[in-house]
Amino acid sequence: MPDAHHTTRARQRELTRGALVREGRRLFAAEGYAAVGLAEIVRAAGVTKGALYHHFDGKAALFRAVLEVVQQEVAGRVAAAAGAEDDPWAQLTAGCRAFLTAGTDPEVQRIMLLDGPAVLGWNEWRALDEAASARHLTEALAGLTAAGEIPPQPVEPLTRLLSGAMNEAALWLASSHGPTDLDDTWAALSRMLEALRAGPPAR
Amino acid sequence: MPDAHHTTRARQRELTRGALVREGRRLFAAEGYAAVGLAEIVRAAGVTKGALYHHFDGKAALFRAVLEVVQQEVAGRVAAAAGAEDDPWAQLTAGCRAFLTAGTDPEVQRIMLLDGPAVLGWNEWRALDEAASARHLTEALAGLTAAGEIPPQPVEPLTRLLSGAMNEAALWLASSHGPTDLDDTWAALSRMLEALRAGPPAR
DNA sequence: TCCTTTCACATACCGATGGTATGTGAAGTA
DNA sequence: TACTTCACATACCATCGGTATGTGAAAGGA
Repeated sequence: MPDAHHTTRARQRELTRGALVREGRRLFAAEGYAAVGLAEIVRAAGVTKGALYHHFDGKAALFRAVLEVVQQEVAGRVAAAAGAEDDPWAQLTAGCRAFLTAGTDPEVQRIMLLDGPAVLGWNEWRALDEAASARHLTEALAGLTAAGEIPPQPVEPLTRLLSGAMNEAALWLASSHGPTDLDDTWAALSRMLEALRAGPPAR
Repeated sequence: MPDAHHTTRARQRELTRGALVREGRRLFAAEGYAAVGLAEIVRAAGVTKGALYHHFDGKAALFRAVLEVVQQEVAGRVAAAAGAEDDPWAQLTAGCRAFLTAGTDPEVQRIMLLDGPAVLGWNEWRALDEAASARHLTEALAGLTAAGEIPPQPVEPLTRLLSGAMNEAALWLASSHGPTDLDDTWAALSRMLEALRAGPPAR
């Protein structure tokens, strides 16, 4: 029997792996993927490189594990914000707003938005993103089109456009010091979303 | 007198630098920034590492020079498409469409959209982007708001949202094989742009 | 209980890479 | 011609990601 977690070995294993992911996340976020070495990570975690290569296939694999944690956290915040609403449309807007604010966190930025695509490649990054938060966006949009609140159209391009817009906006917000920048950005994004609901304007 | 370009030395200098940028671009685009070594670049260019470090401060500086070339090319295509139109609104849409198609080029993708922000940092990447193509977008939006075609609002957030949407859409298009994906994406983006012109819908 | 196996690491080591310090010969200059 | 400058080439180094192997404690069976 695996006896997961209750044996001495399983407990220690989880502890070591957790420390590696935790310190890896801290250092990757602080200095960036390329700037931090494995020696620094294992020293901070109190282990050696042998432990790291026992748990992960390499530096990129550790980063991938870190990215998964970060994305799950962001997805949790988005889902919580959306879950607090009843109306499907309100759920979409609340989720987008939560994502926008979550993206302003420097840790999220560096790991999820900057290094993520470059280190893992865009396809793998997108697969993780899809599994975490982008899935909610797709489902929300699909539900709204099915309900007739959004004119029928492929949801995939819409998801990518909105996701990219929010990612870039979050990165910009981090390096802009205007007090109204967040509000202005949200106002513009909100107008984009409203335009979806209203459908294409009569010409 | 500098005698720029007409002396033997200046001519040779330009040749060497050009070869480094050209081969660097080819290799960076093909394998990605991290995967290609300086030895490979200088061998392809027919010089040595001494030449590279004579012209550039390091690997990142060479990449920066490559990125500038790529961004100028994209900006040229966007400006050409926009310049073919007379109406300011048609210029905006034509420019956006040109940018979207330009972004599907694998070379542009890898260098400008994937490695660019991660290698140089988002702030420096954005400064280059602003100097090249994003400036046109900002000016077009500013002109349209001044002309009353777009409701008055800060143009900076709008620029970032649209720029991010197009960047992400271009990356997605590269790895999607649906024949109508490009058309669908452009249709969705076009609706977003139209929504700007129409202004916020009555609620 | 004793022996064996497995596992979760630690230790030692290697090739490759970005970067630097220095040498060199031709092009420019007085 | 003598001297200086420049555009590289050569030689070298520290560090990094990755690997191969060793090791001692925990798990499992008799």
